[in-house]
Amino acid sequence: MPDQLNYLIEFICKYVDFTENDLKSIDGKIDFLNLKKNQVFINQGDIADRIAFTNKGYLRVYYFFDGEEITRDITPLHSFATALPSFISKKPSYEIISAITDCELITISRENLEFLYSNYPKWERLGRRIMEEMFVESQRRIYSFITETAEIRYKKLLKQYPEMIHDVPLKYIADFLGIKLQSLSRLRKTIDW
Amino acid sequence: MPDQLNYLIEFICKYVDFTENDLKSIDGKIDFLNLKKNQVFINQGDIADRIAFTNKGYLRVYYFFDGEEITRDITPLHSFATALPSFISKKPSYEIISAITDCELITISRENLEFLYSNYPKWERLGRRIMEEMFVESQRRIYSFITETAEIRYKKLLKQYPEMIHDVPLKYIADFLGIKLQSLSRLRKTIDW
DNA sequence: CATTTTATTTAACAAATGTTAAACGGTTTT
DNA sequence: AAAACCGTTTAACATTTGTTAAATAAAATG
Repeated sequence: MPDQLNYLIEFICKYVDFTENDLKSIDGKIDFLNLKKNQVFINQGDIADRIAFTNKGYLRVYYFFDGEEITRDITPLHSFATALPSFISKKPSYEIISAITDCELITISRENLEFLYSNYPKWERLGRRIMEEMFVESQRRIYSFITETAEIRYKKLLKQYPEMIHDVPLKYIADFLGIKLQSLSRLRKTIDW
Repeated sequence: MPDQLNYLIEFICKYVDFTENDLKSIDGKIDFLNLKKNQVFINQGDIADRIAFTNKGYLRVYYFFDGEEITRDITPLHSFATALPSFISKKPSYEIISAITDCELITISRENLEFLYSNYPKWERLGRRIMEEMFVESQRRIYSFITETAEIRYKKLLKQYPEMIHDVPLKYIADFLGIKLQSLSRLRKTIDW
């Protein structure tokens, strides 16, 4: 397997045991896509037909609310992203996905993914396991909205993704935390570590 | 198929086309469990080994924070629930699941579910599809925490689940919305419909 | 390197939500 | 029927976060 796939393979094998042979099934099914900072991967109105694995860089998921863009998600390094509501329903996406930093993506089309799902039980299992994990993580975030202050959410984010702060503008982080940029700035000032 | 399974079958078929024959695979794999109000389905410290489908009644998912219980989730009628982090990891659950009202549950053990997953591709596919949908719903809720006021969240909840208000104490609904009971009460007073 | 744009901070005031404590109206219990 | 309990409301005050507007800092551009 080519070096470019190392992170992806590592990610996959966390969920399902793929042998060298199992992995061959993706030959010819994936594509590489580089995005410059701020370039769009999935636009509003597009029907999302690709899933991306971030081999390098950060993507964000955002949408327009009251005329301004709100970032709902920032992808961690080496993880999957797509506009899932659109990808699943094949309807136009209200979410936009774009590159926060220069990105190297490994992408797979819906068509090819469905082929893998239908022809290799291990792929379908992988899909389920990844979705389970994403759901649990999503619930954890809801938990934090319910019980934690913005300050604690911010501290935990820094602890979990310490490198993120270097590459991601505070505006996006504020949105992710569910507060305004100015509130985040105020909050940062009062933290003594 | 027995009448008791109608809601479950309807739910399943929203995601994957199961024929009468496909459905036979659950013969002997599921159990029925009735819970009285406030009875516990999965306790803190248990290793969750069952998933429940709520044939009747409401469950809630909660945990202890600062010595008091916080309700993170209220299951809609006719949906699945388990303490997923524990179910997936086989580690003791910090989440507790109990009955808000008298409940009729259809349950399946992890063992039997894994059997279905491994032996019937349609079941694995169903698992993936349900997880996808639950993830999307979870993201929708995060969206609402980020962009909407508590009042709007409350109004939308009432609109989406109008019957829920009759059976579910406001304390749980307040937790679900991410606000205190007193704040919900204040907010209810000011709404003019 | 000067200019423009973008990111971040600051501040004063407003609005939303939390905190604490008490009251109220039903049910259930004794 | 009195007492105890549960769910909900009310109120006064505290804290957090939002809003608006401007200043400053940093980065990108010509």
